[in-house]
Amino acid sequence: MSRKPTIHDVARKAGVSIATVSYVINGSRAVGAERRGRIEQAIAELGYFRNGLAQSLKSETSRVIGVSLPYAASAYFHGLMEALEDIAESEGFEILQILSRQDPERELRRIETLLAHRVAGLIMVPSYDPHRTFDLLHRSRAPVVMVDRLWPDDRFDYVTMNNREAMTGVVDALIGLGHRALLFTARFPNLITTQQRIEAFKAAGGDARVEFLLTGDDEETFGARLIERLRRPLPPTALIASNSIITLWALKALQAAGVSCPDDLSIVSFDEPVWADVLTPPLSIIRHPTRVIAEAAWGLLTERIEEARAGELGRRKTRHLEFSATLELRGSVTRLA
Amino acid sequence: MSRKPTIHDVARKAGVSIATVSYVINGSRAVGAERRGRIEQAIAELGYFRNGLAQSLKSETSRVIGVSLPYAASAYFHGLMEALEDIAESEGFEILQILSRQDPERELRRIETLLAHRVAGLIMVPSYDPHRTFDLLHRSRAPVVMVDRLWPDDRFDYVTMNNREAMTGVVDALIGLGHRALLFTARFPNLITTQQRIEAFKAAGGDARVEFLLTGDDEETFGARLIERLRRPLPPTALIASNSIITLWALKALQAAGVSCPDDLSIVSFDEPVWADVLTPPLSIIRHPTRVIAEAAWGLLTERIEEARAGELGRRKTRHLEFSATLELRGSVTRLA
DNA sequence: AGCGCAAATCTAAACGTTTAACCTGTCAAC
DNA sequence: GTTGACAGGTTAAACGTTTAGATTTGCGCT
Repeated sequence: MSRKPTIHDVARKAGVSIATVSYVINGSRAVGAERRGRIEQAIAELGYFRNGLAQSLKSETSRVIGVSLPYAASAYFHGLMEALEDIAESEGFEILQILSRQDPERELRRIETLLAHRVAGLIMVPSYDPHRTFDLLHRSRAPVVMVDRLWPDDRFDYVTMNNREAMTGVVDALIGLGHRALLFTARFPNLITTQQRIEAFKAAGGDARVEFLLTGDDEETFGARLIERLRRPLPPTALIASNSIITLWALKALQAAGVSCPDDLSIVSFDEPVWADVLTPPLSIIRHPTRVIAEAAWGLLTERIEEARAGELGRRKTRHLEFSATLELRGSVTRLA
Repeated sequence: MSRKPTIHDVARKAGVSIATVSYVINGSRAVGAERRGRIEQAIAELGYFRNGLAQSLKSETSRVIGVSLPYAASAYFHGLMEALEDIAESEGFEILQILSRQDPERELRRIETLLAHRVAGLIMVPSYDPHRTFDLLHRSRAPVVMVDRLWPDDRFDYVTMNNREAMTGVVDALIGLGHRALLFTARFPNLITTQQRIEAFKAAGGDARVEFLLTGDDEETFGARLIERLRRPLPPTALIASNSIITLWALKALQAAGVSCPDDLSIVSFDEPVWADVLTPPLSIIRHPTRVIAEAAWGLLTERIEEARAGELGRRKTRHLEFSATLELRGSVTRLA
């Protein structure tokens, strides 16, 4: 079996020069009908397929955007992914995705691959410890926009939901319903997202009792911690979970321990699981403005790409965009006495 | 701002030839300590980053596998994605993913991109109308393994759950519990997966009443159809849904119409949503052997890649692997009178 | 001093494209 | 019957690597 046919093979078969073949393929210059026919036929017969590597190598551009996510299981993340896919589609770009699986090393290697393939730009939701990746990205000077999980790092543009505002909204709502003991739980304490939420949580709490609980790394650990806390004196009456996976862990633990939601504990979850309203009771959620975030990120990215193309790299200051989440209170939250 | 530094720039700065730089980068040949030091320093100072395009162009290989999925929202699909990611990681491969969003055109273009980047191989869950993509893949002679949704197409290896067996199992179980009127519902009637399920559904039904209902393309359509059917004479007592999204649609429609599960209608769902056991009642599911499928697909693919490297392309017959699903009956299914 | 040999280094030719620059007819306009 | 203009064609030089193969160097032996 011979190797893959190249533009040279096509040219030979059609009896023309490789330049002419290239012009036919890209339509970048007029080619006579007769030769064009021969070339097209040769392409079909040989089963010629363009070598994108050589193509982008030579032309120095590609219309491929890389997207990096920690995982795909959360509703917010795959919503984001699908929104970006759709925007890319309508703008004539391609998307190549990677999954870091919350592993900084893996994230680093995957991003390296994307950069090695000279994607036009990158949109990423960083893992919980992205420092080396950030350094790499910064050195590479590739256009990048961070989403959602930002870091104390001013080198990149980012787009996120307004975490403080969202948290303040929930706390106010819960207090308004008579709750006086609130529990917030999250998995990664050093995510800026988490820190902002904790900060707003404490600030908005006022004279209510506010407590933070670290989930730990798996369902069992968290379940045990949560139930233990509920059994101790002065238990919280409302739980705010940092995403839908944590919420799931919590729900299972409550079920197993015979604690009722919302009678014994009200629950609100960040994230927007599709299953929120088929639960009994329906789950209260803080919904990300997913579409808006995706569009904003795309906008920033295309500006950066334009900038890079013009050689104006890094001239513009980095920009930080925040958008409001919406609180949807439902059956999982109850009014107290 | 100058363009990205290349191996040439590094060579000039270190006062050596480009070959030496290449040897240092790849460790493919011994290089003296002194020069190696100079080169490494030059690399660091210039912020040199390898151009993977040129690299794979020249070396004709890459350790990147493409994965194509219709969407990411189903538990099965993202489980598959994550399983493949992990296997790739442990075998020293990279994964690049694309989402076809159930759009054959988009699928075709994305696969083209992947092929253009000369990925080593491809694992894909085809969209509902993949014919042109299949032709492209076949012409390209790239190593490919199909997963889950197969087609009457013998050109590719594929791995799937055993749909007939799974369906037979559910139907038997339901009949065993006294159900005599079953409804199966799916979205794409021409998917082979659907056809096999329908076939087994009818065969296993015996003297019970078995009916198939097409969902239509959105939640409202399906909700209306489902409720309408339940209101007509001789309503089904059990529903088998083709995946978790359809199940969600069904649950919402039932809720809105005040139909109770499982009292008025038992439900079993293909797919394995994480939220299955936090529902009231807990959802009965048919769980894909996700991990096993991922591993089998990976195995077939690496064999094909090896074959391609050896120039033995297409010599081996295509192989079809099927694995058993597991039925998990829970509260959403009730015993009848 | 001369030889052989291994290690270190370099030269140069690929890999498959794109594209600037150049060449050749044809044909309309004067 | 010159002169352009222009369409259609070609040549050849990149793009940034890898890697045979040639060359140089250093060193231990006679």
